[in-house]
Amino acid sequence: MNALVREPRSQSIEDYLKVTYQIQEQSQWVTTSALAERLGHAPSSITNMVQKLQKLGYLDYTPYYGFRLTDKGKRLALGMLRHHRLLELFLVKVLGYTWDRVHEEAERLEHVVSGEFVERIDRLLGHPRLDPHGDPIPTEEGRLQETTHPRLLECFAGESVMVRRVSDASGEFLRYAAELGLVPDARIEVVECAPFEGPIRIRVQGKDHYIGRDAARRIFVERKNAKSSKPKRPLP
Amino acid sequence: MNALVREPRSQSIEDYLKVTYQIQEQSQWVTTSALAERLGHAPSSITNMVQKLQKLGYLDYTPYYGFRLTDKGKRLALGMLRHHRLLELFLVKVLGYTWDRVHEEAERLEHVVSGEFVERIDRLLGHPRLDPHGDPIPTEEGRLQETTHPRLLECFAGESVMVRRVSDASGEFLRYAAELGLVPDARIEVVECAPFEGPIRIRVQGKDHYIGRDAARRIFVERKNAKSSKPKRPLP
DNA sequence: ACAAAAACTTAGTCGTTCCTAACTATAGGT
DNA sequence: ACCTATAGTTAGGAACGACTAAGTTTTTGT
Ligand SMILES: [Mn+2]
Ligand SMILES: [Mn+2]
Ligand SMILES: [Mn+2]
Ligand SMILES: [Mn+2]
Repeated sequence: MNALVREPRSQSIEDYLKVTYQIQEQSQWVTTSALAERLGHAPSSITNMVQKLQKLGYLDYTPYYGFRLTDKGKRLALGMLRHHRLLELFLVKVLGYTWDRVHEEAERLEHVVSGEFVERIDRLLGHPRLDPHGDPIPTEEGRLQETTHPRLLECFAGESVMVRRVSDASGEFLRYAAELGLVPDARIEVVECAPFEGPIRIRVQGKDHYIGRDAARRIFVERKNAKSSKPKRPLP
Repeated sequence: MNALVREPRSQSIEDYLKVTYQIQEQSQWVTTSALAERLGHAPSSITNMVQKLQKLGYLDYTPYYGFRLTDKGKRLALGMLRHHRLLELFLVKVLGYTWDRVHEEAERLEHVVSGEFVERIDRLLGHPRLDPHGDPIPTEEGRLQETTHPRLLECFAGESVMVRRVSDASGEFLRYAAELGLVPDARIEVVECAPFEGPIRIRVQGKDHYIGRDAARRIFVERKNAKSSKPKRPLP
């Protein structure tokens, strides 16, 4: 009996598991269409691959319902996130990339760099905890510092907050955010929030900007010691 | 008529063209079996792919005879060599790899790094001309400084030579060579050559070693008539 | 010169990963 | 409750790049 069946681990499999992990961080069950959307594939392709990944023990799958990673699947997904985020930081800090250009490069590199490569850039970077967008980097053992910062959208007028994370889903948005100085560790004052789903007025480095709600949804912040204790209009 | 047919350029295609280039540097016509040997594939796989590459205009092929790269094929092959060799040097100089471990990593990375990545490491490394094994790095425009150094095997007793290039085909050999100090820019005195295909006695950094003919075939040297000043190279 | 060996090509197949089209199950609205 | 819109699955197929087995061409040895 040959128990040593070769375990395939293609680039496709790695991306499926990585993105599944990212989706299930928010919604308990991952759906076919959610993964199809994020990977840019037809839903039927997802069904096929998910069935294969279940056979390989990477996830638990209930037809017509959804799926979730097993521990084995999570371990692999966290490995990919570690590769991806360390690579992004490496590209910024060592090669001088801007933070809006690193995602595509890391998306390809993450699948081919060896463990040795990753550990070497980890050491070179001084064992960093966050990537250029403020996303936490899993440890080599697969531990991830969970972050649950509120969105800038959820803040009240008068609050003084600090940028902790910026969604890296769109390079265009990252360029816009950088222009406004909305980068991790930047201090923001929420000056006012227009009613009726209106824009938000913020002050960054002494300059005022009006940003839309979509933008404010992509910025995650940490509340500082509030200097105004009078919450005004909450933003739902 | 849509003349803008997408030009496929898979990892496989890139490796076929790169290795074809390396083979045709020495033998005018590249044969199916030579490429099969180097790529570790069955000969029939080579025939298939070569026919495809001819249709794509990357090489000229005469059945049962052999093939050669077209200018288009050469351009692509030189690009891959540039990627590969710059990556190898980068791994040694920036990430601290030893010169016997870089080939496998570069073999995978060469296909996924962007042009921007390559130009950034090129700048970081100061536009180097040689990789860690002494192989020349093609320029961005695809120009390659041809090197035709004689092999150590071809030297006579009494000659004083300088190592210029060490075959990177085997990691094991590279470890052995480094142990003996046989790295680019090392000075060697050929003390004696045993007759009847015997070993060669060399002196490196004051120490004598007997090396076999297979080893001496893998070392390329420059004959030193006088003291010439060449750019220095770091030890891997 | 000719038969055997070696080199090469052709034919047919397989695994991987994607697709479209057709089918099926679940969820909402009335 | 039922009927339909939506989400999900199955079926069938294409492109790619490898393989083995079988056939063809070229080279080699006597
Ligand atoms: Mn990826
Ligand atoms: Mn990121
Ligand atoms: Mn390669
Ligand atoms: Mn090399």
